[in-house]
This record gives sequence, structure tokens and C-alpha cells, in this order.
Amino acid sequence: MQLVDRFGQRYPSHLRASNIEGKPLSAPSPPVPLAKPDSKRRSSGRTTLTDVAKAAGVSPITASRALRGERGVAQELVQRVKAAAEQLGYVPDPAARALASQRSVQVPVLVPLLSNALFVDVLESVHRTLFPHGYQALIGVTHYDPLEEEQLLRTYLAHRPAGLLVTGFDRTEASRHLIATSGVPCVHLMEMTPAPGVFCVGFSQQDAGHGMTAHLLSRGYKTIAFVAAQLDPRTMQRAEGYRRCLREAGLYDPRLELLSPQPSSIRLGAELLEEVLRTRPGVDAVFFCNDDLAQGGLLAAQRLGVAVPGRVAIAGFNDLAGSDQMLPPLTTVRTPRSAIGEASAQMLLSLMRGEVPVKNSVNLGFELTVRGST
Amino acid sequence: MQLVDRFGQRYPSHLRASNIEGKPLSAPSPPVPLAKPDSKRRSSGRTTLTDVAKAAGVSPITASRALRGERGVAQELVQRVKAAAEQLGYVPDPAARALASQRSVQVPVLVPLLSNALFVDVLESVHRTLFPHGYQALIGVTHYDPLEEEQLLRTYLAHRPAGLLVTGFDRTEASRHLIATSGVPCVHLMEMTPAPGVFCVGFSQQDAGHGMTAHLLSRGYKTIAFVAAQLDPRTMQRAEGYRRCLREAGLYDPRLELLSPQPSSIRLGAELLEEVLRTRPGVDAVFFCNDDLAQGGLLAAQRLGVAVPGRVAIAGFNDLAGSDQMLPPLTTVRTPRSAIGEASAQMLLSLMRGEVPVKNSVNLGFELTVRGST
DNA sequence: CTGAAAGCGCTTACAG
DNA sequence: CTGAAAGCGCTTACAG
Repeated sequence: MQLVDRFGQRYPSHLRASNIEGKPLSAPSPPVPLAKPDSKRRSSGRTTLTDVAKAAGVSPITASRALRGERGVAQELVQRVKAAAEQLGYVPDPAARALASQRSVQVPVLVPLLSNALFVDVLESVHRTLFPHGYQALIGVTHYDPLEEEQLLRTYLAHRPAGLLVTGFDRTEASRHLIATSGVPCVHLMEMTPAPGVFCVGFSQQDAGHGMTAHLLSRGYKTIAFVAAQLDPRTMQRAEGYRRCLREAGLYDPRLELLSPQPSSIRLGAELLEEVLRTRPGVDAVFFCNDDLAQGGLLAAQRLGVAVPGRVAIAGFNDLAGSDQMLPPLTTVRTPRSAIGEASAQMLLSLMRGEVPVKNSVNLGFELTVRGST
Repeated sequence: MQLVDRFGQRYPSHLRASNIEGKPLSAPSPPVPLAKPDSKRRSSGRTTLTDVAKAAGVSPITASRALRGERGVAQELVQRVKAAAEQLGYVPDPAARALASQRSVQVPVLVPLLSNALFVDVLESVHRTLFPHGYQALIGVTHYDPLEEEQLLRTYLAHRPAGLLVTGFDRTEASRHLIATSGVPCVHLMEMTPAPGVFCVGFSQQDAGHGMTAHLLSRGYKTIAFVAAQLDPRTMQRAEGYRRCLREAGLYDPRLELLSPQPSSIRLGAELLEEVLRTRPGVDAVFFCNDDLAQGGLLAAQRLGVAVPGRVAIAGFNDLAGSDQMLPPLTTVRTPRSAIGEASAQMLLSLMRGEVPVKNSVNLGFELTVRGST
């Protein structure tokens, strides 16, 4: 068999000696790929694995193995191949790789919304962790709709992703089945679960809801309202924590809950605080399920001349940007979203390497951040 | 030539009659792909174009053409192929498609940061516009670093993207060259430019800076400070608009500019307002280059008991979440970021179809939003 | 430890 | 308007 390199030189592929001398390696690569006028030629002019193999004087398979760091390749060959690849500016073709190996470098990250800074932080830290390893985070926005998530899952799974990151555990049976049968490593974000064989990184939303409520009780507040929007699963888990805590104290009253299915926002928080003050005049503390609501509530209180925490205490959740700058600064729960993004990506990385993680679930906890508003 | 389908039936590929009767279409697909024990078999069990073609009684090429909506295929065949694809739940393999066509469905979107809601909004609307057309937006975060952008460009361009979205025009010569020679359709976001052959969607940052300054002048403010952070190209274009406007009014004084290279944030805005009040006591209005700074400034003023706009007026830029809820509500410039995302994606879609857009540049303008703070 | 052959699932470039 | 052949650039599965 004869190989023809891009300079038109011909040599049998087993003639390695000439390459060992370094000749092909030092040959200057042409500034513009030489477009061969051959008919039937579809070459893109791109540097291919074969080019690298030729330059290193090995077979493409060996070059492939050396470049992927597969063990069982002679140290010397590895170095020669790597040098050649560097020299030629070789970049593996992800499409060819995906087709041959039945696995791409793509990692869909399915989050409910991008308008919540929480998920942007998670997405960014996932991206930052995965990218240096050659993996590509893909955006998937479910809008809190299990059917939309199922559709996204179908689409993305057809792309043979290397891994998958999904938010929480609340999804359709079909989605669960798709994930399970795909064989694609999957890590669940934001929540803890007892289910075996399932991987997750997050914290206990219910404990966090309980913790904040306990803090308010410890401050002496007795009539604590829970005000929530969106009403997604994690919000409702916080609600459960709130209920559990108040029941333990014998202070639970369902009429203290104000639940709005609307999307969470600063403006809505303002409206909801006004509603609480108007309809539940006895309330002495409000626990908002998210900081944007709480910030809106704080601003509304100021606008109305309602003293915080004198007349009513206000607490939030997530410690979003600006909460520490409010007047008074907002008491909230600091959630480890960047850490969740990073740890979940690390766990996925290890699953994608075929390893078995030491722990199925990683609980990153939360931090009660007490500031002036309570 | 004989084809063997997954049920082991053998029939010559030209025997279309039996398929026209609909037999293969109505054959139930096995719940689990039958893993053939053939050696040398690498099949993933996935439904392939060949399966569809067989079921429709046409060649794979015709099936491919029919599915991609390429014109020049008999209407009847198109319908048969589409029915077969639907029936079998066929999803084209993006990797195979990318490898064969030298073009993927990926569209990298290069933005400076994800921590600025501005770019999240752009990214989300790009994603929302592209996804239904089968294109996949990829995240690329440059951290305002041209070299990081160049590195991202190299990586992403090796993935043969279908299109490319980049922020602004400020990049390395090498990056410009990479984009130009890649042949990948590219649209520039956020800024306007006179350069021919370059596509962009945005608005004039300088005009917007000028507009806000003119508004402040029209309100009677004479000593207007410009306070900025990050100092990225677009911020500096706004600064230019501010300067031009004050020069026109004969009121420009470089000492009124407070420029910090730190990342923009609510907290920094608070610090910078304090600094302005301390070091430039004559200032009667502050134009912050971004709303997060302005919100921080507003909160700092409140904390210090400085009347807004009585003692000092405050204006921002971008109309971010919460600005309308501040006390007083913040005067700002509403920028069309979702519209920019959508319009740029539409322009890219038409470029990727090989069309020539009517206009090289789309100016989406901006809107002065005057509220209580000025 | 290394390699020749085959194959991944599509589309391009030719023919007819 | 339709199709047989070849090829995209890798990796898998076998051999040695």
C-alpha cells in the first residue's frame, strides 16, 4: 500500500525511518490547504488523523490511541504522535469521532429557566468545569414543563450525548424511561433523593425551608407567612419544610400561605407583600421562597413606610445579587449553586470515564445568612 | 444486491411493489432492538435512514432528499418517505450528517459573561429562535478577553459549526481572520458598524449614551458624572456618546468620569456612588453605564440619606430586572436584547440557507425610559 | 504493543 | 426525477 501525503510525496506506510528523522514534522504546512482538483474528492483540506499518523510514521489507529491517551502504546510513539499533532495543528473531528464511537462530547443541561440567576450560575459552572475536558454543555430550557422536558430529552438523546444533567426528579414516566434506557450517564441537580442507582448533587430543599422558619421562630416571630411563586417542586419542598417546622411549634396555619403560580419576579414580590399586609394583618414575618420576591417585598415595604423588621420581618432564599445591598440587608439562605454545577460536572466526568463514584448523592448543604431584615 | 432487514427478511432492493402495499410500514417495530450476534457488527440498534428507505421502498439517497425537503423528489415518494420515518420514529444522526456534509447544526454564541442578565437574555432568545429549526446554540464565554475568544473560536470552528454569533467587533486580528476564512456565516451582536460584508444586529451604543446625557441636560442638570465599570468596548462607546453630548453643550470635564475596570455589580455601584459624592461634591447627576451599578447607587443614596433626584439624579442603562421597582424608580435606557437575539438568529438562519439578507446591519434602536430618579 | 479491515450513518458528485 | 458508488474522519473488533 502506498500513501500520498499532501505534498505529493509517495512512500510505503511502513517506511518509518524517514519520519523518525523528523523530516515530515519540520516541513512547513502550507498556509492554504491545497485543494486537489481530483474528481470524486471531497476533502475539506483539514488536517486529519491520517496526516498526523503519516507524519509520526505510525498507523492511524495507533495515532488515535496515542492521542486519546489509551494505555498500551509505546511511550516513544505517543510522544512522536503528539508532537506531530501539535506541529500540524491537528484538531480531532468531533463528528467523525461521534459517529465511530457512538458517543459525542455533548452534555445537555436541562434547567427550568434562564431568567432565574440560580440556573444561570449552575449552567455557567457546569460549562466551566466540562469545557477544559473537551465536553460541550448544551442549553435546554424546560420552562418547568415536564412535557417540554420530555421533548427535549428525545431530541438530545438522539444526538448520543456523552452525559446528561437534569434538574430535580419531577418528570414524566416516559422521561424517566428515556433516561434509564439510553445508557447515558445522568446526574440530577438541586435535590436529594433516597432512590438507589440515581446520581444527584444538591441539598435538601425541605431542610433549608425548615431552617429558615426555625430561625424566624428563634427571633420571636409567631405569625410567619410563607409566600411563594412559580410553585415548582423545589419551592413546594421548601414549603413542606416551613410547614413541618411550624407544626412542630404548634403554630401552623394554612391561611398563612400565599401561593401564586405566576413566575417569580421582583415586581410580583412587591404585589404579594402588599397582599399579605392587607389580607393577613397579624403577620409579623414573611418567608419568601426566592430572593427576587423578597427584594420586591422589601422595596414595597419601604414604599409603603412599613418598618422592616419592626413591623414585619422579611426573609428570602438563594442569596441572589443585591440582597446584601438592600435596606435593610436581606436575611436569606445561601445556596451552593456554583458548587452544585461544579460537583455535578465532576461526578458526570467520572461517570463518563466509566468509573463508579464513591457516593451516589452529594449533599452540598446550605447556609443561613442572617442580615438586618429579620 | 440483496438487503437484509432487521427481521431477517431478504428481498431485492428494487422490489418496491411489496412496500407500496404498506406491509413493511405496518410491521410492528420490536420494542427492543434485536442485537444481532453477527461478528463485526457494530450496529447501535438505532433506526437508520436505510431502514426508512427500505420501508418506503426507495433508495437511501432519495429518502435523504425527501426528508431534507430537497426539491426534485416526486411528491408521492416524499409522502411515503415521511410516513415511513414517522412510523419508525426515525431521527437523523447529527454526527453522520455533520461528517458527510461537513456542516453541523451547532451555532456557538460567544458572549462576554453569563453573569450579566443582558447576555443571558440574548442567549436565551437566540436559543429559542434557533432550536425549532434544528440548530443548537452553544455557550461560549469570553470573559471580555480577546485571547480567550480567539481560543474559543479555534475550538468551535473545528466543530464545523453551521453558523456563528459573536459579540461586538473588538477582537484579535487572528480571530477576525479565523472567522473570515472559515466560511461559516457570522452575525455580530450588540453594535453597529459601517464595515461592508459584515453582518450585525444591535443598536448604536454611542447614540444611546448621547441620548441619556441629553435627557439629563434637558432636565437641567449641569454637572453630570459618568460612572462605569468593566470598561468593555460597548461601555466605552456609551462614554463617547456622553462626551460628545457634553462637549456639544460646552460642559465636558474629564474629571467627571469615574471609570473602574472591576466587574459591574450592585455592590460596586454603591461604592462608586459614595466615591462620586465624596470626591466630586458638585455633581448633580450620575449616569451609570449599567443598571446594576445604578441600582447599587440608588440603594447607597438611600442608605446615606441623599435625596434622589433632589440632591443627585441617577440614571442607568439596560433596564434590568428591578429597576422599575427601585425607590425612586430608575431612569434608564431600555435595550432590545431579546429582539437582538431573535433578529440575529433570523439573519443567521437566512445566511445558513445560503440567502443574501436584504440588509447587512439591523439597527434595533433603544428607548429612553424616564422614571423618577431623574 | 501495533495494524489492516470494516464500519458508524449520512451526503456529495456523477450518471442516467 | 432517481440511484449505485464513494467518501466524510474517525474507532471498534480482530488478529497477530
